[in-house]
Amino acid sequence: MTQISPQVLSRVAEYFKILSETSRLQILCSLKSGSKNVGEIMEITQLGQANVSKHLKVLTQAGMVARQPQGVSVFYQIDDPTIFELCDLVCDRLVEQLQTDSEELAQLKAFQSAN
Amino acid sequence: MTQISPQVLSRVAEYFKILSETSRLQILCSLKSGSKNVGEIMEITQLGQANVSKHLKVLTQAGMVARQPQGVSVFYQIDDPTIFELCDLVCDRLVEQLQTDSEELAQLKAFQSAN
DNA sequence: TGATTATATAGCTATAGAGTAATATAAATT
DNA sequence: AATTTATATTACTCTATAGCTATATAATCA
Repeated sequence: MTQISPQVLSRVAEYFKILSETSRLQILCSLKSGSKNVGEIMEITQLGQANVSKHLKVLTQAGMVARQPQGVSVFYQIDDPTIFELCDLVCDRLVEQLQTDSEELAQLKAFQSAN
Repeated sequence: MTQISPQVLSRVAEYFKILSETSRLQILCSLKSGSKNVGEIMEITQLGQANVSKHLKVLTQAGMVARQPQGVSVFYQIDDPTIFELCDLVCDRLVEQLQTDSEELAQLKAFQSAN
């Protein structure tokens, strides 16, 4: 296999970076059940207006959500099905790690009781 | 579906954050073909020694790579098979986006020639 | 047109973390 | 023990960005 250039890797890194903020994941999750306007997103996520707006811009520019103005308000919806596949994989991994941790904990507790 | 708490989402965000740096992706890619010591990783990635060491610590603490001292040197290897699945999914998505972009470009060029 | 409502943007502060040089640690060798 | 080699850590600078307040824009309605 040939070496992958840092330029290409930085594209991948950029994509991950967008998903690396809790607030943005909150926004994406709030849109999982369907299109919402900014006010609705604010209410669900409890984030400030300017903050939500900024995050939505980032998500839109990354092609993760789509923007549709509708009268005075603007609706956003998921436009990248990959996102939740990625989250699912990560969750599986985190579950796996926590299971390993809890087994270690059980062993430690057994050791503790043995004395 | 019940709302996912920010605490849980921040775990997922943390995981993505680790993959959101080009240098760390370079290091992970350098280990794809098998276990390597720090010097080898430095040579492949062209990153500074302290920098590589710091990133390896982050990757180890996240359970993405495993550390095995061997004499004077320390070997590292991939310890999280999820990583490359995630990268593959992201790459697929990026390819998709670039294809869409290039189609738009073609249309723009056609429009340009038409005048 | 003027007022109202919804969203976006600008300017700011505070924080996190990437990279680097210098130093510390730890194993191996003489 | 002293030296060498490989890795880790510390202390620092610099940059990026999350969140906030205030302001701007844009659509609707009186």
